[in-house]
Amino acid sequence: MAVQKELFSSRIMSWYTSNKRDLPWRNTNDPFKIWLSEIILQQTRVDQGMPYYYKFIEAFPTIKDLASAPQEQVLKLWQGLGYYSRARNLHIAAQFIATELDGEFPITYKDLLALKGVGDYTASAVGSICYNLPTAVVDGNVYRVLSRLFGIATPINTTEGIKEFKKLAQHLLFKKDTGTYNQAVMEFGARFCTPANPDCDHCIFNDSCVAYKTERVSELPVKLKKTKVRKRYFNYIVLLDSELQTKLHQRTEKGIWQQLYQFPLVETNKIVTSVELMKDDCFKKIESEYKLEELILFNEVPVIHKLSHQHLITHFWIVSVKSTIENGIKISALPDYAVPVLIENFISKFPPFK
DNA sequence: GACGCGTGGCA
DNA sequence: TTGCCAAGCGT
Repeated sequence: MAVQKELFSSRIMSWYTSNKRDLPWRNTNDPFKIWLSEIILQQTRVDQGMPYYYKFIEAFPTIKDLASAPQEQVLKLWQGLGYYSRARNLHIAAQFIATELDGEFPITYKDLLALKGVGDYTASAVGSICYNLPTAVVDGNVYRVLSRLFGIATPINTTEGIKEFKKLAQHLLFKKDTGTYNQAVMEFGARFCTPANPDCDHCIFNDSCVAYKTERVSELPVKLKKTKVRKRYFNYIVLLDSELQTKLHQRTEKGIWQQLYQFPLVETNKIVTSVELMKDDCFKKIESEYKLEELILFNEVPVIHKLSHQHLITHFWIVSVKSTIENGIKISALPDYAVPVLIENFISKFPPFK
């Protein structure tokens, strides 16, 4: 092995002591807050998640507060952060803890893992940070640090890779203080052993890093590429009546933005003209519910909203409604609804909604 | 085991 | 402009 276990842990712990950021969830022992921070930080940068952490602990100082909140409020607070299943599962888990566990936060790896939205990484992180459980974390940072230090080219997104890196991480774990150690490795990966242009010449491991010595730093870790992007064509029908009401629908189907709100949607298989749009069955269904005036295309140039796996080529169509919209919502109430960024951006640009 | 799930920053 | 990446998880 390139680096002795004790050498690795002592150097990484020392580096962390001098270089760790002062983050709010590092100044608490409250398992609820540690857990919350870990959920927020899944696939999310610290800078992006920080304001959400503050919003949540202010709105929900305790698990009980979160558990008793309506889902709508939780999703509204989560709006803009993405991966909304995290918010739904966080809420479900809080309710589970409050009711089934009598408010007692789980203290074993197995019980942590049983919470919705908590997988191997999060159970290991919370368990180590809160209870010094002997569970090593393996996140994107750990993959990068270990693959480079030990020159491991096994693809990290394969069953074999996951198993191999978990085993190595578990072997290296510094048992005296697993929480600090886990955070140290992640912090080192996030702040020093970066994906691009790491400062290897000044690295504490440049005497022993296999990737550095063999000039393979930029090639590691290895990740198999996958998933092509699907194109979809969205036509949002923005209704507006004389009483300053509009209409929102909640997305209840599987897929993106579950439980979030949007304007009535007509999805097509290509960019359509107003004539083509009016021929669409889905549009006709909306049309039959209201007395519509003419369709006005808000954006000639489509908004291309890019998600990880989809490009949403989007047009917004403005329609005045002669009658009063049934179960419509006041424009002034729009801010109460959790909406995707795509919708929020439109609302902020459409004069009557600003 | 592969795939779907958001948003934003960076080279 | 494009692709990759970010403290992953559920199905």
